[in-house]
Amino acid sequence: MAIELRASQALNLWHQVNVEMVRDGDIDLSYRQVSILLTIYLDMPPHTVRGLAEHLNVTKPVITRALDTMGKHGLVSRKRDDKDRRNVIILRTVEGALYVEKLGDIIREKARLLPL
Amino acid sequence: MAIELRASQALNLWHQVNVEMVRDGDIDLSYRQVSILLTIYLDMPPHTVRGLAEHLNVTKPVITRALDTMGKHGLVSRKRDDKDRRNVIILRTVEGALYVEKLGDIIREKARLLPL
DNA sequence: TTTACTCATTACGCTACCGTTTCAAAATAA
DNA sequence: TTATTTTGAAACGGTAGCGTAATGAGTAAA
Repeated sequence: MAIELRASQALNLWHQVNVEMVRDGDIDLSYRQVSILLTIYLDMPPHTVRGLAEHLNVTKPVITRALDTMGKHGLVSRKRDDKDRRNVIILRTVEGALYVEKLGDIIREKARLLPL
Repeated sequence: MAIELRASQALNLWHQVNVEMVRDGDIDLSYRQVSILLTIYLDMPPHTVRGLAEHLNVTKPVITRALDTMGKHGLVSRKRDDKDRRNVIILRTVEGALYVEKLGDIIREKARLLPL
């Protein structure tokens, strides 16, 4: 059976995860950056700048900048595509995987503690 | 019974709502701003700058700036406290309530469509 | 081989946010 | 009254994001 949330549950879940990320956030990512990060970690590779830009309906410089920032934090890395050296392949990292896993844990925990 | 999400469900939910907010987001709010907005709309009033700053573990100028930005978009408004005119009471608006309601709808919809 | 196209990135000017410090107004204490 | 505390906002310099436009490298087409 599908997961049915009441409006108050949905908003409380969103709220509490947001607050947790703000309160304890060592890294301060934006919605755009998190969207890009999760696309990289949840969707099938390979990922390119162009592909991510299209998927999120943003321009390519937005992707480049987000990859710069997240790369600085070790959450993703980049590598030229050897088949077509115009392309850049975005790669997952151990650190990024841990970050995503931790985010998942927070969401699950907050969902578990939601009032009925 | 509590709402139990698998890790993949939690992350997919978060991802899809994020992407939806990025793709169709007329207004581009940060995690901090959304946290503040939802605190205002979900927690019991009255809300003050000081109270919000403590709740989110940020400094007061962060709150002031976020209220400026969200106020410009009509999502919140401010009013001096007549009982203690040092305080500013943050007020909800119709537009803000609609925004929050729409966010709740997106979350519920994405949760409903989650694979089992 | 020259031309056109497609990548990602950089450059540019601008806006928004950051943390810290300073401030003015208001309330409270002495 | 005067001094102290508390409140929210403004000032400051710095960083990072934005959209648009240009750039350079690589590929494909003529």
